[in-house]
Amino acid sequence: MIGAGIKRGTAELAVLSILEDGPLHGYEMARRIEEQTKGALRFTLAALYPMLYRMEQRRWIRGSWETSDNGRRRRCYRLTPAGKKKLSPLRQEWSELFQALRRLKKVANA
Amino acid sequence: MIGAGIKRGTAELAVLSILEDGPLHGYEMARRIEEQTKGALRFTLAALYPMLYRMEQRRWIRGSWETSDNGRRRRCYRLTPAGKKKLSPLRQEWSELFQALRRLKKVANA
DNA sequence: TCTGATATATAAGAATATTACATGTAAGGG
DNA sequence: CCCTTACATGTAATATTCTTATATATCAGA
Repeated sequence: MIGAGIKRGTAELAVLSILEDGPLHGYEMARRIEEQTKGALRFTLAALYPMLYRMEQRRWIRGSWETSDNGRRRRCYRLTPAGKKKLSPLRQEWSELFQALRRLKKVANA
Repeated sequence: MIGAGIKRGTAELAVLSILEDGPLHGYEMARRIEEQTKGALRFTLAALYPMLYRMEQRRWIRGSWETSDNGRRRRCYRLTPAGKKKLSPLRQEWSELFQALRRLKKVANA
């Protein structure tokens, strides 16, 4: 698994990305992110839930209580229009960061 | 410039990378990293210095006071063998993280 | 002598992460 | 029926890290 220090800041992008696929509740988000990144990205639920509240306060996502088929209550989050709008510039930033780090490496190896 | 939340955790890799080129003091590190990443990565010095102490405590880098030609004292940091050893797995981790995030995006866009 | 660049550092507060704690339901096996 | 595993959400305490502001001091040039 990827170390703790590294994945700082990646969680928000991961959550927004996974929600682009459709509404999801926290537990399932974590499961899918772990699955789709082949275990590379895995956050503890204790880190996830507070993060979801923060993102909800910023109006990037919106949560609503739902009852699943098996009668379990769970909080289902969906992307808001604001969150959707946030997604491409956020990806752009990440992409720039990757390039920047690659440049550093290149120079160091030259 | 890249947003604050994003660059979390990137600083250590950047510092180690830049020190691979040779010993440097903090101020110059910041300048070069900013230059070589074309302004994408830029950290405030107030964030840099405490980070250098942390990395020194972990024995990844070692600092020593030097006096430059113009008589100014400055703290010159160099990679330790341990820091050098840390560098490739750290890059590996980053690379995995990038791929993981790309996978998420791919799935979301599919 | 004043300003801007160089150079390092700390303090206070905000944001975030980790670990541990706390609760409860459902499904399946023994 | 009981136990365990998976599902599902949360809080509290603590630790770490980041930002903003402040402080110090030298040097070069106007």
